[in-house]
Amino acid sequence: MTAAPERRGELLATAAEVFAAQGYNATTVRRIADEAGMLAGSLYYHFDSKESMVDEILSTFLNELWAGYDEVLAAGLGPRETIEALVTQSFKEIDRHRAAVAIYQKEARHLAAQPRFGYLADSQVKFERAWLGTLERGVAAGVFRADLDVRLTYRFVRDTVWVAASWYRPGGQHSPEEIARQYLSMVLDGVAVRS
Amino acid sequence: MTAAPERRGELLATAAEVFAAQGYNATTVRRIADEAGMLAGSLYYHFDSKESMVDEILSTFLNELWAGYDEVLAAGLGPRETIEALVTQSFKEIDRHRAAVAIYQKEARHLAAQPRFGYLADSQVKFERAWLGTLERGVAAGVFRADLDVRLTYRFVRDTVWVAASWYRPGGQHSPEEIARQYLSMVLDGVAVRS
Amino acid sequence: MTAAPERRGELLATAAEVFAAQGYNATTVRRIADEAGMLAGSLYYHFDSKESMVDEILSTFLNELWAGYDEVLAAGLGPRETIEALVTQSFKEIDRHRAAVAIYQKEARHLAAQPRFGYLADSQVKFERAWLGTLERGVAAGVFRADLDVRLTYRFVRDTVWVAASWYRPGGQHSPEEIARQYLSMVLDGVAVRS
Amino acid sequence: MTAAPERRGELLATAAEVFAAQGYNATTVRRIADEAGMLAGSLYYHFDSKESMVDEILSTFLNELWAGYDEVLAAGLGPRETIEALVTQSFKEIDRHRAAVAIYQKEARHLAAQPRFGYLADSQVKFERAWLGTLERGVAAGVFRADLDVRLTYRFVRDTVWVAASWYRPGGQHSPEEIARQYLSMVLDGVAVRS
DNA sequence: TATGAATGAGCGTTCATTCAT
DNA sequence: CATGAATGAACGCTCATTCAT
Repeated sequence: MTAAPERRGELLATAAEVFAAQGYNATTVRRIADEAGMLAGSLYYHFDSKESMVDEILSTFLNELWAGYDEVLAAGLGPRETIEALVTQSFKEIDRHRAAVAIYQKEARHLAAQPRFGYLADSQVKFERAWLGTLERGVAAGVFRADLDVRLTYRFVRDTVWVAASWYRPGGQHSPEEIARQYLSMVLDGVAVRS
Repeated sequence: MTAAPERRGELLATAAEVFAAQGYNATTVRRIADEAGMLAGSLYYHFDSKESMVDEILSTFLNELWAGYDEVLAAGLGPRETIEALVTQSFKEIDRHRAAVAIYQKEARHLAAQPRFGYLADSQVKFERAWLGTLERGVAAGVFRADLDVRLTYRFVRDTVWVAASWYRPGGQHSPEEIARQYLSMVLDGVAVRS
Repeated sequence: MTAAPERRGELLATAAEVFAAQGYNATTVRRIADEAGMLAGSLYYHFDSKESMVDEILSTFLNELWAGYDEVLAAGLGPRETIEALVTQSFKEIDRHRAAVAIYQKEARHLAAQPRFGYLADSQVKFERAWLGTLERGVAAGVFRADLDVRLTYRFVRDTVWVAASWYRPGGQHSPEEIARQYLSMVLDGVAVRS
Repeated sequence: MTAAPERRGELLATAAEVFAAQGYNATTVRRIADEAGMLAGSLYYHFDSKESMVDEILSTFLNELWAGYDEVLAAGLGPRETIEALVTQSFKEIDRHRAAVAIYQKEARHLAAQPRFGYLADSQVKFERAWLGTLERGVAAGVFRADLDVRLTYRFVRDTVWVAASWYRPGGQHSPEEIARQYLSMVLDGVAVRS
């Protein structure tokens, strides 16, 4: 009875790896089945469709991401500390859901066009609100530079973090925390030596 | 009569827009033809295959990119000035070849696996050599921070610039030069106010 | 004014070579045009269609073949001499219309299904009448063996001669007359040494 | 369960009939599927490609053919008896693999150009060695005529037998053995009455 | 006469999906 | 739970043919 959910999870993990490696469109359901040691048709006992697989992969990831984010946002930290906590949290998510993050990066835009994936757009909005809001709070508080276009800054910080999923490999040289530390140092203080 | 090369160019521009918007695999040749006001089969009068279309789009872009980069690299500038010039040049390329850059970002990795696209991998190597080399030169010269993992810095700067292609729209609020200026300011000096 | 018919003939000769070498279906009109040093569309100034090209090739060949055959059949020869003359005449046609004969061998059966190529079936009937009739005349006259199924003999002689087109190359070791002589000797007297 | 191999065999038999009737190139995979009572795409559950269908048809036929031939050649018969046995064996193969033989006749030449069908050329070489060798042995032994070009004789005998596949219908008036007997009689002793 | 560009039908093939077993 | 066999829509591509220039 408890075997079923586990199997589901295994299959989704397998699917996520393949989607991340080859792209959603380029991944055939046969390939996923191969990787899982079954025939293509058999996957349909577990899932309604290929689409419902990505759906479950992405929504599971986003739920966990927001659980972490919401905790950070509710902690009542200052702007700089909030940004630091969000970035650190993000790298932890990349570490734990690398495949899902990679899929999200590559496919979110065109999946979001379908009603079923409306939550992707919702998430994007919440995301912007959280980050942009924090940055604006920081500018107002005088801890972030006021001479920069804040939307540009937002995109800069956002992209800077998430693209890392495209090259990050768990178990690599640096821990997620160490990567977060260095990224934050670069983003906040710059790579140039201060004169 | 120079009509033929022009038509080719128009068709490639059309194809590039669709590839960038939908992804290479998800783009049907019928869709490109629709957009160009012809039938799918007619495209094959101008091009050998769908693949040869991306090929021409990407190689044209890379040729122009490297023409600009090589000029910068040959100018004998200091490390910081070189980085500034490369970033500025990059945003100019994003402005002029937005679609090609977006395609490059999304598809390069898996296209590079085919021999025909070997130049993508070559370009990547040259790219790393130019940027990483400049950063290392800067660290040695004391103008870039020595306390950061230089490979991490390289990825940071590289991604930071090129992901911009995913949201950049020509004719938007900021000129490429202005975006480059602000990006450089963030990357070099950080977004935090100096204490 | 007299240039046109000549050009037509050249083009048909070219087409016949390609048809013979690659098969009618497998031959593209572009390939014929290439071989003729023009573009595919230009052929349609000279011919209505690809089909009309084979049509002209085959009907020209059959007209010439029957001119020769009719002469032989009208000469009032005995059955053995008639067979000898027909075989010799056939090898001369193979020599002069090798490509057309090869096309005829490979394509006649399925082309004959179309009304336009009705003459192929007609020719087949005439052909059978001439050869089978001569053989039967020979059996009755006691010059051909009576212990063989005459239809089998007919097919044997007919095929034996015409398949030669599949390997015959003009200008080879043996002249058509010499080949005819040896073939006749085999067909009439057998390859075994008489005990 | 041996259902799968059987289905494969049925489908190949169907495909062979259509290939033989219309030619390989002119046969559409949809037509084969129609004949088999399924949709075109369904064939690809059983076979990789249209090409792999002919491949399997031809190689199966050639394997069986050579099994029979090799047995004959290993029997240590005299030249005349060898020829008789080979011809008889050939007509049996035509009886059992009529479609495959017809396909072989029409398509072997141009298929052999592809590496995948290299075995066609190999078979041709073996074939020539077997037949030509036997004929030469017979000439040397004084049982076959020495006044004929032996390569011409080879082609004569070879074509004489195999073209029969183009008109032979299993279950017709004559059994394969009877046809073989009469063909041998003609080839060896000629159709003319001995003076 | 020939070209350049296009049409439109059809082809071999792929693939998500279904379903009886 | 999984398989084996099939469906059907769509895809990339080919090719005979047309036609304005």
